[in-house]
Amino acid sequence: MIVTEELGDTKARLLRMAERMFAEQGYTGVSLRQLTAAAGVNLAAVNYHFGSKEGLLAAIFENRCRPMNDERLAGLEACAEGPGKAPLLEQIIAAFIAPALASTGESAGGATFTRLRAVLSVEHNELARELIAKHFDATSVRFIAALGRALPQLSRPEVYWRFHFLLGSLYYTMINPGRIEHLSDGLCDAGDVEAVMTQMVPFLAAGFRAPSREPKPAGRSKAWR
Amino acid sequence: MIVTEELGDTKARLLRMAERMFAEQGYTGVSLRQLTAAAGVNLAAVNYHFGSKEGLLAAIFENRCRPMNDERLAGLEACAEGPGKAPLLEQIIAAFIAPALASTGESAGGATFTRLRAVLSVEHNELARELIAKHFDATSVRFIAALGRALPQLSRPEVYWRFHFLLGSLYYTMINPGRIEHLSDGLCDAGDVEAVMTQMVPFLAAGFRAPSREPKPAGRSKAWR
DNA sequence: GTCTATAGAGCGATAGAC
DNA sequence: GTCTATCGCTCTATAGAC
Repeated sequence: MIVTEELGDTKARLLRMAERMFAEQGYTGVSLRQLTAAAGVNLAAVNYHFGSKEGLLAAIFENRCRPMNDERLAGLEACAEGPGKAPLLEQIIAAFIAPALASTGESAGGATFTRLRAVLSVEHNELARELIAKHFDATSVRFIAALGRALPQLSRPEVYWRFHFLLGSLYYTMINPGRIEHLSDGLCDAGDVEAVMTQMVPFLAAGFRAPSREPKPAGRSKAWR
Repeated sequence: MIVTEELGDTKARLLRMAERMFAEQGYTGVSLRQLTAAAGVNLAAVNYHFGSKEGLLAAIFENRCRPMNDERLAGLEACAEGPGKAPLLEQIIAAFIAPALASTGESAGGATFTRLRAVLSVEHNELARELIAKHFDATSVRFIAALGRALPQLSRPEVYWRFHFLLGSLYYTMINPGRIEHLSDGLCDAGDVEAVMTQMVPFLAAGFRAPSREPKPAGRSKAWR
């Protein structure tokens, strides 16, 4: 068997290890010395292959974003009402969060990459902010539009706010899985993807369906793109 | 007028400026050189007054936690059903998040301190994890118990999970107020405390009221403490 | 491509003058 | 209590041997 893309070479080892360590300890929290030691490569390899520490971060995004966006959008396309299917809103929410939680299957490593984005969203890092806007704005806009069409009684700000709360629930689960385990005395495990989906989708769907406090005047609302 | 507690002395200036800068840029993201320069005090003052950078962080928690916990628990005590009042669940949620969002009034600075805790929950920082557990476990347990009593149809894990999603929505709003402003093209402002409360409380209350997927067998559930 | 060695800067902490 | 000066350490990035 011929391995066309060697997984064990220096560049791939650095990408994999950097994603994992940055996700767990933050971008500034991991030094190139720690990273290269853990990956078993020389300290100078990062600068040789990626130009700089920031170049390494950008390369992680270049590799990860397209698969995750493709899977999310494919899931969105597949949403349809039908007998025996979950309600449309639940399908849209699941299409957005399932690839972000995946640890096995087609988008394995989605959970690690989501944790990385969550951690970066906290760090005062201009590059990270730019990378997230560049790679995720378009997909988020499409999901927000789909949510707005599924819930036509909501005003625009209400749809944005509820999507924002969805992001918060998702990101906090990835960032701080230890807190719920500690508070629940081990009863809840944020690392259990199936449990997270089972708990999160109905909660968020019910939140999205909360009555609008700001009913839109009939015929005056613009259509969602 | 006699000012009994001088607000402009070195120690108070450091506490105030450190809380603000740590909340915005993280604990590891702010050096003592940046901090002391911004506060207009000498570099050696942190070690003189607080022993170390970690001592400064602990002092911030010692000052802030009691007022915030007191206000949250007072709000919880005041929760009661009655004509013309919001439903009990909405009151409990509001009692928990209002002090955490406050920027004026009795618990002014609550928003900054909440952002600090949110940022610390991301950083790989053992001291921060200990401080949060030490100062917040008891209050969180009491709110979780109140939520469990208000929603007796939910299983224990469901209550923990929904409280966890509440924390996520709250923390993400404090950590990344820029993302919703960017996505909504300025329509939503996460710095507007009243708007955040108006949007967050009904969303979370509806989420908490989502049907249980795991109905508790009658007579077998233990009472919430 | 991979290595060693190091430059150049910033870090927390502290000794010691005043 | 406040200051300057500095120690010992770690960081990213790079020059140059192999």
